[in-house]
Amino acid sequence: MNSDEVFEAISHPVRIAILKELAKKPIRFADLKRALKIKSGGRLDFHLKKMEAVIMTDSDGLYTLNHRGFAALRAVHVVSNYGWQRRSWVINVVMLTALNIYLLFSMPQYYFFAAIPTVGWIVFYSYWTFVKRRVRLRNNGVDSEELEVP
Amino acid sequence: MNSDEVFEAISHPVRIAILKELAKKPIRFADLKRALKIKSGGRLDFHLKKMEAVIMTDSDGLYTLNHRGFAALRAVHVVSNYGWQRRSWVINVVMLTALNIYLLFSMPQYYFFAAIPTVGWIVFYSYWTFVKRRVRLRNNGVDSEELEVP
DNA sequence: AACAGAGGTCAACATTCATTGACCAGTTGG
DNA sequence: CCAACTGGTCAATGAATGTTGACCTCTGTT
Repeated sequence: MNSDEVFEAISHPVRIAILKELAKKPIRFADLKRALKIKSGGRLDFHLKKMEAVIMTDSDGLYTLNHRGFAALRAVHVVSNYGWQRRSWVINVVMLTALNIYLLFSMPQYYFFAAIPTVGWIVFYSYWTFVKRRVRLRNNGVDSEELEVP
Repeated sequence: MNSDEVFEAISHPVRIAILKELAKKPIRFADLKRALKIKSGGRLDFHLKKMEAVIMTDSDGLYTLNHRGFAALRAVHVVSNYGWQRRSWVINVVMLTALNIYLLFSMPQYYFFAAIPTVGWIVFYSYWTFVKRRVRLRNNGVDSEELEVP
């Protein structure tokens, strides 16, 4: 997919608002204008023209997103929910640890089955973090929250 | 996460290139300049300044991405691979159909186990497509490839 | 007929963006 | 010491972007 025209659609606050509005349901020009509290018709027209690559008009003449529009929306979503991806990674680690401890103490003879994914995960993650991304452990105390998840 | 400053980082080809370069490894100003074949130092400076929210300098003074930077990179990735997400949806449908047919003919007594996820999936998808997104089946012949996947 | 929307278009202008090229302090090698 | 390089900063300029407000046609209502 040609990315430039998709990013065009998400590189202005008004256009992101339009994207979110169109994602709810197909909508008319004047209703969109009201929903976004835009006074000038020309202004809405300007932004809709910039978004030509990501919107279309349906059989009733209503504005709606095309597949590039949904890609753009997904990109917005990915960015604004990035914090949750980090949290889910933490949950992953906690669950894996819990599984290890539980198996180790309740049925050590089957611990084997937990060890394989655990070791694999640690090896993969270490590779990703320290080799591929070259994250350093000492970080001068600055930006210590930046140690990041794949 | 405040999305505006992240989208700022992906709304220009040079900045996307910088993002991809920094994702490989931390890098110095002059090396980045060479890697992107940028002649003017001022030009690189301008774009790096625009990306202040998504980059940081590590303990060796090298430029590297912070967590917003990785979110931005993920957004780029999501957009350029959106076509594959659609394809994987098609693969999903094909596999589900194959599973249904296989179970129905080889061991009909267990078909039950395939029917539950299949029906659930169809109901959910229909709801998503026709109710939430209000996709119309007849589409005036225009944009017929736009019938889209969640 | 007159008015109120809907659904825009367009010119003009202010602001921001992108690029160039000059400049400069600090470091390294010969 | 001189040259070349690193790692930038800054002013000037032209191109692109964003906004306003006037204007237009068409449809429905009173």
